[in-house]
Amino acid sequence: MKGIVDCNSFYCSCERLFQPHLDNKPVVVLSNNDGCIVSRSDEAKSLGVKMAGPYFLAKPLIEEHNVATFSSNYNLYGDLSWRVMETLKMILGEENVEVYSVDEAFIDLGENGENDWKQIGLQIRKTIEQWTGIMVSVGIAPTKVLSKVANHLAKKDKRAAECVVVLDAYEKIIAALQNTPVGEIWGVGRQYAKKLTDMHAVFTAYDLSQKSPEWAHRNLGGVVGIRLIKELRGEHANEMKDELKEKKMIATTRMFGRNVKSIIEIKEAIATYTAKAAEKLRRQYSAANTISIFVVAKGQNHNIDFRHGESIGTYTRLPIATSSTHELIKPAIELVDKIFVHGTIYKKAGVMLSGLVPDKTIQGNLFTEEKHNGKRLLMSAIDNVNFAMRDDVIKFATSGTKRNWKMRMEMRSPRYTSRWDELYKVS
DNA sequence: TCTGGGGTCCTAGGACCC
DNA sequence: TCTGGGGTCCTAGGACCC
Repeated sequence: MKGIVDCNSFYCSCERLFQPHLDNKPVVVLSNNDGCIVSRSDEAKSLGVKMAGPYFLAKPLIEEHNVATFSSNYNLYGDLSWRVMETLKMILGEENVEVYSVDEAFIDLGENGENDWKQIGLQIRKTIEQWTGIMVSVGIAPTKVLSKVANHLAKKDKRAAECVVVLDAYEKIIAALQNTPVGEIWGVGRQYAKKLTDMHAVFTAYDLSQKSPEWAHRNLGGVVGIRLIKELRGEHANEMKDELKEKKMIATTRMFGRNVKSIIEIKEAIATYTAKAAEKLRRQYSAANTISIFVVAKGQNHNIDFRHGESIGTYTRLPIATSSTHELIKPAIELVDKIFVHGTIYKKAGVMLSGLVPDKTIQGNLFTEEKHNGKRLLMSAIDNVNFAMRDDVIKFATSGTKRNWKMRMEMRSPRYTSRWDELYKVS
């Protein structure tokens, strides 16, 4: 059996942990730049606050009902996420836990049919709550896709289900599939949901499970669709992934806190993001051989299609893969000259590093001088200082010192668990 | 005035090879 | 007068996830 353990309203729960007076009160957490709503407590949901909706549209509703509002505090969420995942690994053994996102993990419960799955689920839930203060929902079923269906049901009816739903019998699975709209299935997004209901009269997960693999291949993205249907029928097609593998791409992208017009500021931003991305790169001991940048101009039809405002990008391939910030910044800011258009108003920019290889096996060429060790020592010294002191104490001059374009973050709570000077105070 | 920031996998099609 | 067949590798883009 497989399971998924999912933290309830994770970011909101993290905030409440240190402000218990907010229990049972509506809470929301905003995305970077205080742009969108990315987490809502149950109370906020029932007030009608929309997920991923723009904050400024929801503001009247939020103010009317006195909803507690927070900017994202990723230091806090990251630390609590780590605690939840460690707890889960201690209960089930590290090899049986696949961390899937900041607030979710798949678990492998083995194939022993004698177990009382519900009890196991309840035990997991209780332990995580006791050890970390975070409430989770658990879905348990024969496959990953079905466990996600179970988890959905657990969340829909929290009290009745005690946040644990087990699908361990044929009838239960069929009933669950019949009660799940096709668009709620893990792996069916907006495009496919529309296509399935409009063109194929497939409305529920059950309808979809009745389709043939050939049909899925034709209409649901090839092999991906075949796997999905197999899993709905209880046949394994998505195995547990071992170990967190190294990332294949590393990106740092941000909206600006205000409109940006000058090439100087775009270059500062690109240099800053490159430094950030390079740091992530070194953390996983990789080096990149391709660097891409993009900028997004303020769109004409901003209201209709804000997300896909025209994005212009370009990339360059480096002669040798590297993880040194200065070797990445230089080509990155040179790329800005290629795409910057004078007089344009920019909203966003980003840097992506790809073609990642292990740091140790960098393919050199005849004409490069090997000064690698010195560079690596320098970079790790900088990383260490920045890690200990935080807030990028050491930065590259091209990153700028004022950074007027930085994102807004006006309602962030203290980083209670990861900064000495922001520790929770008991008076 | 104000709409996030990461990632993954897969496929089609072009370039190129013999 | 006549122009194959079978590969590989790479990239762009589309779908999805949280």
